[in-house]
Amino acid sequence: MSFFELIHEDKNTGARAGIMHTDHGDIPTPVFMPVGTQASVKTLDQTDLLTLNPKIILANNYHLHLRPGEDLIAQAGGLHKFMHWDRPILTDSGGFQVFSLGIQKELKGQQGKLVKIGEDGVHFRSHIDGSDHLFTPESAIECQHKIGADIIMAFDECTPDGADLKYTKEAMERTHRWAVRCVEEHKKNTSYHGYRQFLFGIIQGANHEEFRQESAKYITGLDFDGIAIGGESIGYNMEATENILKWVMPFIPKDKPRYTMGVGLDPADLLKVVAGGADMFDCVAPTRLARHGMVFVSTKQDPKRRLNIKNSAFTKDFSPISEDCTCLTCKNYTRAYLHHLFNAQELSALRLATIHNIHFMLDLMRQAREAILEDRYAEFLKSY
RNA sequence: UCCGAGGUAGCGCAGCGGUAGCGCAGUUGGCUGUUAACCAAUUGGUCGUGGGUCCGAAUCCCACCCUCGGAG
Repeated sequence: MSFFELIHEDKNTGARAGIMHTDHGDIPTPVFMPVGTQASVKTLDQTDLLTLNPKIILANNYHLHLRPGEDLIAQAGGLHKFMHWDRPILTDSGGFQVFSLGIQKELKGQQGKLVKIGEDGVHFRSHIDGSDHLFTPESAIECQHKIGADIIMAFDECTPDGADLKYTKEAMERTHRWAVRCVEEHKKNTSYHGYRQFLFGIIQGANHEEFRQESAKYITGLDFDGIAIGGESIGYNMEATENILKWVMPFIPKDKPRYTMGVGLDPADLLKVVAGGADMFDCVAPTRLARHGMVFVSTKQDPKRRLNIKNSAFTKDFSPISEDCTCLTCKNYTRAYLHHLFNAQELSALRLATIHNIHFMLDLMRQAREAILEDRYAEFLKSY
């Protein structure tokens, strides 16, 4: 059986429904992947997760390499056993972290160059203790083998959109050379823990059509199991994201899953990239926003699709966050109670809001998939 | 009753001659392949009361009121 199975393409949009088969279970697409960077979806435990029923979650190679270290996770029998989650997991390679943490440190004006990019790989300093580390395409893959996620990512360089053409091109070409090395390294052992690991390549090229197309051609030409679209604007600047998808999609074979990295700040963003042909996406927003008191609601309830439950307007609002939501939070608690929990800084506030937001995203994708299978995705998109 | 300390934003405090600030709370924003239970902005005050000195007083002087210690 092939890794990815394309089930149906919507007749009026680029949206598609499929299934990814892994040794830890099947993943129906389109799929939203909750983020659990440090082997934990913040505020939830795996019992909560089973109730929410995501088909796959994310973790991060950068964070897990620094703490507790890939060798310890390997010793535990792999990430699934370590964190007691026997469903599919995807790890990001850490390319984005090296980039984003570097940017943050530079903005703070901290001393020294914290990230040094060379042909071989990236030298970076740990945000935890300042120690020196090196990620090469080979070491990033080896780390991910030991950690043992079902889907692992190529080590790439995420260039800022503001970078000049020359640098953007250099970085993209370096990402391409690294992609070849990632594929080579991965071939050495595609089942470190006894089950199959799938490798995804990442298209870069910032907001330049020619670069994006060149990158799409190059990355799809390599032996990757899936194709990701990365970059600073993806998920952040939705207009740019939609354009990039248009440029890139014609070059990606239909029999490979497509992953737009970091999309989901607004639930509606998921629907847009699905229309553009994406199958997978992850975003820290649903969980982070939840911890900050922002809960998702439908367009009918609020034009911005989210409520700040900490606002005084909810002090005496004894209705659930969303009337038609079936999550644990909405079934059992009121806005007023959530408001109170946030106000009183009770930890359960974070968990209950997180449960709601993740449920919201997963349910939205369930509806999207149904709509695709019935060729009414265009209407669904419009009605949202 | 005496002695001491003190009364400044809702609370805790700083300012001690040039017409008021900070923290918290309150209110409102912002969150990209998570260094984020985070970050940012912002509303609140005839400085206990009355008088005096001074060009000018939260700040110096006097009286009174109140609070908290200690003594009796």
